[in-house]
Amino acid sequence: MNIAISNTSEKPIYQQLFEQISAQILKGELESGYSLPPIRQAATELRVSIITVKKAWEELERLGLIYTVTGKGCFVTDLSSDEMLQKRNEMIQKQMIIDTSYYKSFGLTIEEVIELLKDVY
Amino acid sequence: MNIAISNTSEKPIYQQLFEQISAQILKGELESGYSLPPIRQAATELRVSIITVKKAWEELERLGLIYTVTGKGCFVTDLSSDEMLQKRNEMIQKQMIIDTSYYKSFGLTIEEVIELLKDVY
Amino acid sequence: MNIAISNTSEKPIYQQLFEQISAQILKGELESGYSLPPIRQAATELRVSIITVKKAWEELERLGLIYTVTGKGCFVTDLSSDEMLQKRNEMIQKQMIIDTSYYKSFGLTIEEVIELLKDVY
Amino acid sequence: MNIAISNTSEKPIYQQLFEQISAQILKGELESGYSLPPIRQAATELRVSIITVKKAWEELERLGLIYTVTGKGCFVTDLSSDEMLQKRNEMIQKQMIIDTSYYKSFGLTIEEVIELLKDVY
DNA sequence: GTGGTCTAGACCACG
DNA sequence: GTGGTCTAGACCACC
Repeated sequence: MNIAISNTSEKPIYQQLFEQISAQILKGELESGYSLPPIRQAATELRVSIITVKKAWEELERLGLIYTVTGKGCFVTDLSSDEMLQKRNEMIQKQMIIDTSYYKSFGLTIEEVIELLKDVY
Repeated sequence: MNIAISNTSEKPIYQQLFEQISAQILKGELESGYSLPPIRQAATELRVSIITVKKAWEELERLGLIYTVTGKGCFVTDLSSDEMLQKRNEMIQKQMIIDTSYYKSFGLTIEEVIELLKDVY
Repeated sequence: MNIAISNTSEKPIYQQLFEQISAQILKGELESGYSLPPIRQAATELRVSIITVKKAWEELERLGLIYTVTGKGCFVTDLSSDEMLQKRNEMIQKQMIIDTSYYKSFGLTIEEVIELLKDVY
Repeated sequence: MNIAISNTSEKPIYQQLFEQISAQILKGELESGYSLPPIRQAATELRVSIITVKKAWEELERLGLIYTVTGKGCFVTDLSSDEMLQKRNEMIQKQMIIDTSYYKSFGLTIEEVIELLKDVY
């Protein structure tokens, strides 16, 4: 569990959890078949509510990144590199649609966006 | 008032208002000295509460984009093109810091981000 | 009429008027018997409402700084230097009671207040 | 909650709240990590509207004196004595600029102001 | 007429 | 239970 939780962030905790774990899976840091820690243990370690962890795990399962074996635990799905890359791009582009709509509302061209982005990155 | 409100959006209404009007000001669509509609009229037109409009206006004033004359109304601040450009970039880069932290968590390089961004834009 | 009006100030315009004129009288800038400009003329010059000027004049009269001669105009009251000094101190100390209650609420001693005041003055 | 609200004061209630709590924090009366009462409870105790309390809390957060954990409550920020002293002086000097402009308009020197201030304090 | 403030209630997401 | 948001109405000072 290499997770950083911010209680003061505007982002819900369950979403912080979801984003960081899905990122780790799609980066290949968590190999297929890897067993996620039990919900209760994760909740204790991260000092968050069990409900919060459960909500994040559910979201991961809904996207097919993990699967649950009742009574055994939750495991990382076996995905090919292509599938992982595709899922990663899907998730990012979905977010980018929201992000770019904001930039566009200010009348920025793609070139201007890239210029500003390089500064920030 | 060329504003589009989405009641289903996860974004608070007052923030939608704030973002759209600030974008219009910084794009130069609303000239300096331009009088914003009275908050009560705006509230009626947009079918939202007076307080919701007020909250958006307050945020605009806090950023120095408009100023209030009690008993008269709210007016667009007189800003030079340079000041407008700077304020615009500030607002966008502030948002970009959040956006890019998400991209980075997936291990993307700036080049990959730009590539995906061009597709989306 | 050597008056500076700020429309964006939080202070009501009539009070800005009142404060500046009473200050000028008590500083001796406006001599006794001096005729204040007619309300309509002052309103035009200062670009404020007649009602606003009237309200300020009324306040000045209430404090005995000016008196009205119906059909003739408003004139600065004849006060001795002692009376002027006393009225000035009254007005200022009345305001100081409010000001110092704020400083006191932060637990400042009179010495600390004086120290900070010297920086600001 | 050691707060005194005056409904007859010209000062808005939310500002009275803000000033008194910020003073208590910067005096060290409310220690870092201290949990402010829930806004609904505070509203009931102080016999004001929830929104009024919320407005005061928002201003406190904007100045970095408290931070909000959604679903948990609002807590006093951990500040060093230096930071507290600096913030205190900032707040007071900001007000002093307004106060002294009034004194100056009467032609008072800094020495005269200090003299009168000692009487009042 | 304008903005400034306030109320008393409501629904929601989060934990 | 907590804060986040929103509503529909009200009264006030100022101009």
